[in-house]
Amino acid sequence: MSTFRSELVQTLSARGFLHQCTDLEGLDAKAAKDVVTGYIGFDATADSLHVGSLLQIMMLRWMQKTGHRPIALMGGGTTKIGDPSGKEESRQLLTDETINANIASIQTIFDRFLTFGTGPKDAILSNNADWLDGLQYIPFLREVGRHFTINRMLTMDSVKMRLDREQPLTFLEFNYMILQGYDFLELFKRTGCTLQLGGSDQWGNIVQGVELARRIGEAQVFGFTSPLITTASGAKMGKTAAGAVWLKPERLAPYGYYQFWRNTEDADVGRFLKLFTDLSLDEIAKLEALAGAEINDAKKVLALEATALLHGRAAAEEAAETARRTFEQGGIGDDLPTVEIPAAEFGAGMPIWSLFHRAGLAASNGEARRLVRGGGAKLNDQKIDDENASVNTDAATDGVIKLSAGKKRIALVRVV
RNA sequence: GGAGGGGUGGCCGAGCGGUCAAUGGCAGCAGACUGUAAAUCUGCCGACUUAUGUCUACGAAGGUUCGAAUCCUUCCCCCUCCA
Repeated sequence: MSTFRSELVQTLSARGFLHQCTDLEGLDAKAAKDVVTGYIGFDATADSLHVGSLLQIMMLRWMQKTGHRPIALMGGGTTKIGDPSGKEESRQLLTDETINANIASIQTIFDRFLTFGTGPKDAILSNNADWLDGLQYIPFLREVGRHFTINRMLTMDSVKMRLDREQPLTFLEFNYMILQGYDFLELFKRTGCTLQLGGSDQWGNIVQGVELARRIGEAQVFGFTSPLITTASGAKMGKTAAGAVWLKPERLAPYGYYQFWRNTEDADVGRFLKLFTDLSLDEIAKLEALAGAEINDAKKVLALEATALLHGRAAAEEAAETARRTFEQGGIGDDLPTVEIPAAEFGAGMPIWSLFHRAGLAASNGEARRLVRGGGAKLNDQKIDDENASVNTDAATDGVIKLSAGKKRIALVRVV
């Protein structure tokens, strides 16, 4: 492994964040002597980010930890246009209020990973609506558009790929890279930002931004991308049984988040420890050396540390304790997902499938029935054989009924 | 504007008058084996208190027919070529 002079580049490289850089040596030299301001753009289409963005957040975190200044750029302006690369079905346009609410909500996630403020090394939350909203077409074209040649843009991978495959590429999408490039220029002017980071899929956009900032800003600026993270089996990261792995506790409780990491594939543990925890590389090396079933210990560390970063140490330990009691002792943890159902609703007996549906373990009554039929449903650790069975409040111990769908999805029903 | 091709379940993609809730693949869920892993094998995979039942669904609206995802008409959208 090559060594670098700056702690920033050394850290990012050693931990596996480096995929491509426009000028690695230049960046290394600069980071070794100056405080570098760098940014990453985030979408504001939802009120939470999910683990897909976590890698980017961690890069910002390491920037700050190595003495530099990170900027989280919210795409408040670009979100208004909507990413055109998806499917047709005219996506509903988000209102300003929604976008601003989303940004405010997402900010609480950044707060866990970054220290914001006004000091020279404090992180900054920025919003490209601040400059994109007021853009005027003609002046923009004259100032910025003249620096983009179609010839050059046509060579960008993202464009070329579409053209080669004879897939449509709208003018709107074509402009996206210009707007994104413009963000870099604005941030450079406003904050002296000289580095843009992002996922490898952003390479083309980042390069355009770098060139634009170099030309108009006449500055030495850098682009840096992280590899696309897939699991060892090749799947995109971030999906679980319950859907996307969100970073807001309202969307995914700490316990669920912990379980997501706990279930990491063997082959991914070391890589994920480096990318998603603060543990030193020495410690990680020790954990990585564990083989066979012992690697589960490494997974517990990964889950605990990753959860502690996002949800706090206390919540992480509670989640770990719940997992321990639930899986290692076959008991019940306090942190398991819980649904409250009034005793009156049980009456003479509530159908078992209805209970599974309401507990969130099945998306429909039919799915719950299938679950029972397939032998995956358990009531208080007893396998359910009859899909038409019904349950009354007698099933509760201390007012709690334990439901399991498969080995890993467990929920509690609290009779109130 | 002209000519041609197309819009099918989360995605890809068959079907082209009945046997179609719709082949197949991917993704997902469950079972077995295990270590809350992977790989493998097996089952499930529109909704409804499950029913040789009803409803919803093959871009939208009408129509033909005993019967339509499949045929006709109009409209919307996408692609290719020409202008």
